[in-house]
Amino acid sequence: MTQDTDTKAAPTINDIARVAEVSLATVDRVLNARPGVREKTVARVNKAIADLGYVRDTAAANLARGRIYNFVFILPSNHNEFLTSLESQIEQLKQSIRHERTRLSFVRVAAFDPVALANALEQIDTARTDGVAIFGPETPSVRDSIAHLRANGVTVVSLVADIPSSERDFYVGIDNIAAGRTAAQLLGRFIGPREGSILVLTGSMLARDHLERRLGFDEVMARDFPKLNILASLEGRDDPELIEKLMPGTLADNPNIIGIYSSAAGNEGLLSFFKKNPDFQRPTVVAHELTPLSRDALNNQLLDAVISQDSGHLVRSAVRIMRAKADSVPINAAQERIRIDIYLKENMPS
Amino acid sequence: MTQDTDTKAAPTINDIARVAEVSLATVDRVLNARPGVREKTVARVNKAIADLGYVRDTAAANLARGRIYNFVFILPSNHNEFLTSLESQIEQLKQSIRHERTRLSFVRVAAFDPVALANALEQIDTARTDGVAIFGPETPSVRDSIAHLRANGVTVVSLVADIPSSERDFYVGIDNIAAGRTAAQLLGRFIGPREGSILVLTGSMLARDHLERRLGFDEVMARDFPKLNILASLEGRDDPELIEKLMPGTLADNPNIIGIYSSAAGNEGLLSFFKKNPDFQRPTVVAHELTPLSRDALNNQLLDAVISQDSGHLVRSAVRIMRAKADSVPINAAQERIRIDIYLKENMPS
DNA sequence: GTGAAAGCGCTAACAA
DNA sequence: TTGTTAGCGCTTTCAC
Repeated sequence: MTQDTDTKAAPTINDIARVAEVSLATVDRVLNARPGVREKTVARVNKAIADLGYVRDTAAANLARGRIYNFVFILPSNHNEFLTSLESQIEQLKQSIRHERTRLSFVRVAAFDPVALANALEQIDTARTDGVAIFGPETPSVRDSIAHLRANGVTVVSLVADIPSSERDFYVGIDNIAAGRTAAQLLGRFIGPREGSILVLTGSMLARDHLERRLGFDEVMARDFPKLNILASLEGRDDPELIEKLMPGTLADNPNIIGIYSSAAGNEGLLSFFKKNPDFQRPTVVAHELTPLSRDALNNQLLDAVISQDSGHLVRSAVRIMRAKADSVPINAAQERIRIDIYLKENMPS
Repeated sequence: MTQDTDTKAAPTINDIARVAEVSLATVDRVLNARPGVREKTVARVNKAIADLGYVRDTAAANLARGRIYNFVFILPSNHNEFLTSLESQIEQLKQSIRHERTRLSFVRVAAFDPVALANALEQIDTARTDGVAIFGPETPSVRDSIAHLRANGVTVVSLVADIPSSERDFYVGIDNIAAGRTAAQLLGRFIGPREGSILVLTGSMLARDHLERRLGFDEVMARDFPKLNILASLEGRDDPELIEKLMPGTLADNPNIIGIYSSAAGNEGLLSFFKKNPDFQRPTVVAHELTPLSRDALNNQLLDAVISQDSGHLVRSAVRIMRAKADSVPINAAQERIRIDIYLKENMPS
């Protein structure tokens, strides 16, 4: 029975003030690293803090500050189910954290368009904004805009696709190389000993997430399934109609396709091709993102597996991180790590 | 650019008091459903609340209350990696939420022993405890103890294994039937067209989670892989040595085992059998719970896939739920749904 | 450089 | 049945 009776109240700034023999205001100054305190006094206060094992009550601090956090999400403006889902998660969270002094908003920016993104970032009112979560491509001008934001005290997190060369504070999303590797392993094992070609559907090689998935995919295919012939990526720009249009030609050119990796937001086009060609002997297919459409396809055996990232987790995580940065409190990395989810028909959440 | 300028401060009880023309104390009474307020006044206050769209600031409320939450976890006392990991997550969270006025503790109770569990539940000081999270078997006496706890205002959540016939407030854990189904699908597809027998390793059929996994497993095997012959469960009581001891005999009796489902905490025994018999032509194996041992096995191709539940998520979820119940605020079901994680070597978190 | 005092949104005595 | 007031832990003028 290890049930402790840990009932002693935690020390407050009053205790610190008393022990350090200073006023509350001075303790506060030290705590918030504000200027105008003698070295000696700072040291005395810090000693008291350490001795008493003080940890500040963030809730009380925020209450006193009356501070309101303003965070903005920047998302691509094209429409697909994954974005819809992200958007709805933001909308949901926005409501439920109103009373936690946190305001959320989002801006849509033309997809795969670095200039538009950089412009949008320039528009941000740095005085009124505490954090920005960006889902978009990485280019020099985008990096400059990010640097500008950060220089003005705005926290920047990259979302879904990393922008590693920039100075973002954090990346919230899956490891896309690993996701590609996972897709390859799954597809390879499901296909088994058969030989043939593999078609890879992607959005744009300009998008870092798409690129990375392809990298990981090729790596594992080469290593573990050398008998499979991986075709060049079919770039669908996440446009359902384009993909649907390209499919017949691609299949005609490559009669021996036994597997498909739908690595970006191209499920809609692919699935509608399947549905319109019911006689077509469908290859094994692994797709990305669990959405109403892909769930349905999983249920109807149009898809064999789906690799996904939890959009709710993504936005909660981004917000938690932006808030942690704003409060300068540590981040629980384990909690913020976005999992590479694998879904079969059997383990789909209901 | 949908970036709203939603800067107007949220209404407080002061606003309500003013609009309803009552004092703060009365608003507080209504808000907390305390007695001693005239029907008419209650109605007036509630109208003001609705009109202003008031939402209470929980942080401020808790600060004023000076309330400290006491939650206790009850875990089986046997030792395996999953329990170790759960324990360490509790330990971790315990530290990080000290300053959120929440105290965590845990009690270990003999595994698979309903009497010991019921006793432990009886020991709980209901006056000092706000919530209990139970990982244990479901029996009549356990149900009675739970009813007693709840009658005394203690929130009860079942953890990992549900106790559905009881009146627990919430179940925090995966859908174990679905987990079994998932294992079957994965194993079946990885095995491919070959025929043979499948060995199922379990802990105890008394444990609801183990039972449910087997149910789901059998269901999908019968439906999708009728050519595979599923053997009766080998009950290892989650005892590594027992399992290791039973393996040789079982394999001798069933020479055609081409797949193994390690459905409970028996990985240690199974893996050590593999390691001690390197010549043994290992069948395809799907196991449960991502731990140091199973990660290692995945990396070394001793395991083909691992089905898991995130222990950090499990304990954070349990705590969030107990707190939500204590504050009578709603629960975000999506956030609390524990995923059935599938891990291959490729998507293991680093 | 430092301190006193008011106040953030809410609760809990204690009065009336 | 209702109101007044002090105070939770912290921040922030403003004065010394």
